Amino acid sequence: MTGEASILDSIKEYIIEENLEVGDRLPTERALAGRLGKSRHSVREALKSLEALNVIKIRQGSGIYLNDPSFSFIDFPFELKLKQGMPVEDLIVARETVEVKIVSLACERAGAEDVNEMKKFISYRDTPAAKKRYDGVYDFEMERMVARAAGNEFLSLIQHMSHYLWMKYVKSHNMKNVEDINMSVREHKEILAAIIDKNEEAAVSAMLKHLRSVYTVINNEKNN
Amino acid sequence: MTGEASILDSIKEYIIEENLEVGDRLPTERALAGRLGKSRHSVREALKSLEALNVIKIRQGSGIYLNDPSFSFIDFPFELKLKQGMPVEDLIVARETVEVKIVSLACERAGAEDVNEMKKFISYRDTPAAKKRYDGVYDFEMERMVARAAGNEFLSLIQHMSHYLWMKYVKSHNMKNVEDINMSVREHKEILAAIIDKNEEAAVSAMLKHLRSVYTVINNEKNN
DNA sequence: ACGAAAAATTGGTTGAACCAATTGACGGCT
DNA sequence: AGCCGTCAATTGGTTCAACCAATTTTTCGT
Repeated sequence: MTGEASILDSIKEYIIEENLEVGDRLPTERALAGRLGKSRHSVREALKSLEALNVIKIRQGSGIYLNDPSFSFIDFPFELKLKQGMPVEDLIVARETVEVKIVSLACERAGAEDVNEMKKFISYRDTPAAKKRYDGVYDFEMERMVARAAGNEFLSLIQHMSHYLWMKYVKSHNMKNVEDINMSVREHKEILAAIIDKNEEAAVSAMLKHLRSVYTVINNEKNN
Repeated sequence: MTGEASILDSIKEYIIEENLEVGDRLPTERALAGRLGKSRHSVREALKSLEALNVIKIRQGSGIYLNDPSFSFIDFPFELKLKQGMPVEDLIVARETVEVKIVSLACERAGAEDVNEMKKFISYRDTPAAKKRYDGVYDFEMERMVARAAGNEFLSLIQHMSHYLWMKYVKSHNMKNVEDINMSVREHKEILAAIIDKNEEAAVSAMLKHLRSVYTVINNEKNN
């Protein structure tokens, strides 16, 4: 504004003004430094800030590129928030709310591709090989597929956040995943079947059942 | 792990391991540099990353302090995402989902204090003075109160995020808030009444009505 | 005991130099 | 002509030393 914008703001402005697309290259550090009349070092600090927000990807020897921003950077801030005393129950309730909405959108919108992808995935999960290394990751993958089928990026983002934090929580409390793998597969099949039938009610109830069976991890711990 | 953790990870680890509380001070840049065996400059880059995520606040002459993280940092990444074509509808749907759950929890849990606070707020809004400076901020304040009554911190955070992004969207499209102020007050009264009655169904429908009347901002734009 | 001045602390910025990964150009070989 | 390896140029990564600027702490005079 007054000609006194910070380096960070100037770079942000540059990205917007130049209408940079994902994958486009930004000027080099040295070029930016020259253009802004600041030292290379100060420019680097601003770039690091943007990198922390997944806005850019800095590649040694190559250059600085505009990212397709994912929102995984919220993980650490949320982790701290959780540590500051946010009750897990809050997280669980929120997660249920979001997953229910997602699965219900998936019933409306899931296309043939989405369904095939999930079918393939579940078949794979049913093999002995897949069952050997079960650790909750599969549940996440399935949830991601459902979210993709639902086609809402913002809900996907919230799903990502809440799942990530749930995993963090489980890990930080040294809980073991006591869930029965076969049950998990069965539940996934139920969910998929409901989506194929476009039966929203069944899908929601299958999803809730699944989530709650995952949460038995907590209950088992608390009763010990 | 292999003793090769990045500086950023080391600092994150430090924050977690030392159980730092909001407001606590981190070691100085020079101290961190010494401890990690890295240059001060490299440490600063990592610190700038954490500052970009609102995890810490760096104050010249004073030191580095742990923040109570707000999530305003998603502002810019989200702006880019919108620019890339993320549909606003996604945001609206997610927001509705969250607000509905919140208002329904509020019906279950709202205490006398919560109700009084909202009553007072709505009375104030009904005065000519308050009506003069209406710009959507009041809607946000009311939503925050409902969320507080609902008592779910995670949903509150998501609410905050989604509302913030909505405002961002409205602003970036130079939309004017065409909503009728008196209607907004009336709708708030409806929501509060339903909460007092612990009538979940009425509360949900009042909330949806309110949100949708806010969204007329978009529709008006689109029809022009 | 108070308050102003001085000193020490701590982040902010710069410049130069050199390292490391990547990319691109050149030239020889087939 | 086309392929491939080598070497040079480009570009980010890191360090050091020095100094500036804001804040905090100490000192000292009243």
